[in-house]
Amino acid sequence: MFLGQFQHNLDEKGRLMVPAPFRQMLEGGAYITQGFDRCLMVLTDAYFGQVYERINAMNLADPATRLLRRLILSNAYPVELDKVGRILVPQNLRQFAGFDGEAIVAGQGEYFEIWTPSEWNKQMDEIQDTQANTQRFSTLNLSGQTIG
Amino acid sequence: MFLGQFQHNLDEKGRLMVPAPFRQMLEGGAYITQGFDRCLMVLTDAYFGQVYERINAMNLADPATRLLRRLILSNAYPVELDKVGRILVPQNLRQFAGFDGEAIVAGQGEYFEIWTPSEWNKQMDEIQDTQANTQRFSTLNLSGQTIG
DNA sequence: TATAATGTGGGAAAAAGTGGTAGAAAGTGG
DNA sequence: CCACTTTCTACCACTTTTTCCCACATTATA
Repeated sequence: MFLGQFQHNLDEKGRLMVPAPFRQMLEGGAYITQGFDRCLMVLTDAYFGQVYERINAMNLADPATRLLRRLILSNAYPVELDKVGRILVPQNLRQFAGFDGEAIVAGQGEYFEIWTPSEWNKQMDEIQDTQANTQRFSTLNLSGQTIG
Repeated sequence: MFLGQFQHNLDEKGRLMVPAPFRQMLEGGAYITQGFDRCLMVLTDAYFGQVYERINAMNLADPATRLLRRLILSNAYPVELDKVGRILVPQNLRQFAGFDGEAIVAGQGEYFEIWTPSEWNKQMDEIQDTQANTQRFSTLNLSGQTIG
């Protein structure tokens, strides 16, 4: 499971350190693609396969389906870890997300995301609104009845 | 069950003593994450697993779902007890809660919380206001019917 | 007071992270 | 089609950080 957030440099060759706890999960192969919102998304081979199947099962006659296909599939690239645990982020995707040095790597369970610090901070600002969080958490319904 | 409150030091390496009575419950694995309000939260593996399943069942196409995922998953880290019963609190979370030495560990039943003394005292002050409590708790309905 | 359990700190070894260099591949022009 | 240039990729050596382990101090208990 990909959990936690990490700050790493994306060097001028486009190489990004994968956080040490994430590496083992990428050993069976992985894909990088454009995420929702202004970030990149790295998926394990297995999870990418599931996403792919699901996309393929959707109705091509629906314009939203075609958009989703273009978003995910035509921006996807296979990636591999080098000997010290880095992946090479295609130039394409670097430009899209606007990287210049620093990057935030954020675990999302079945996949992880890569953000520029400024975009990530925007997300965090929204997230740290404790008032709003009370509502957000209530949708999870973490009550004793249903969970404990 | 996690019960009671304890005061411990968070040393400069970010290590926190887990109160002796809590340790056995963490042996099957545990996760630390950002809590409600300005504190940290430590959950057993089993409890975290339930939260995780619930998050995964939600629709990723919904922007609110993605925010919630980022809030919970990218602030969660697996933790393990070292040989003398400490856990390592990630720097991230230390900063969020603003620790510098002292910390209050407070049992909350299925999980426990970690507070800075000043934030904890604020909570305690609110709680000691018996006048206000009369109103606050009146909506909670602690009757034999619903709980016992 | 003695003994066991708990709590604190520091040091050494291992792992993680960084940057640079050389070799290979791809691209370009003659 | 060949030679040259440029870009890309893999490898290697070094620095920094983290993790693990051990020894000592303190508190609680009998």
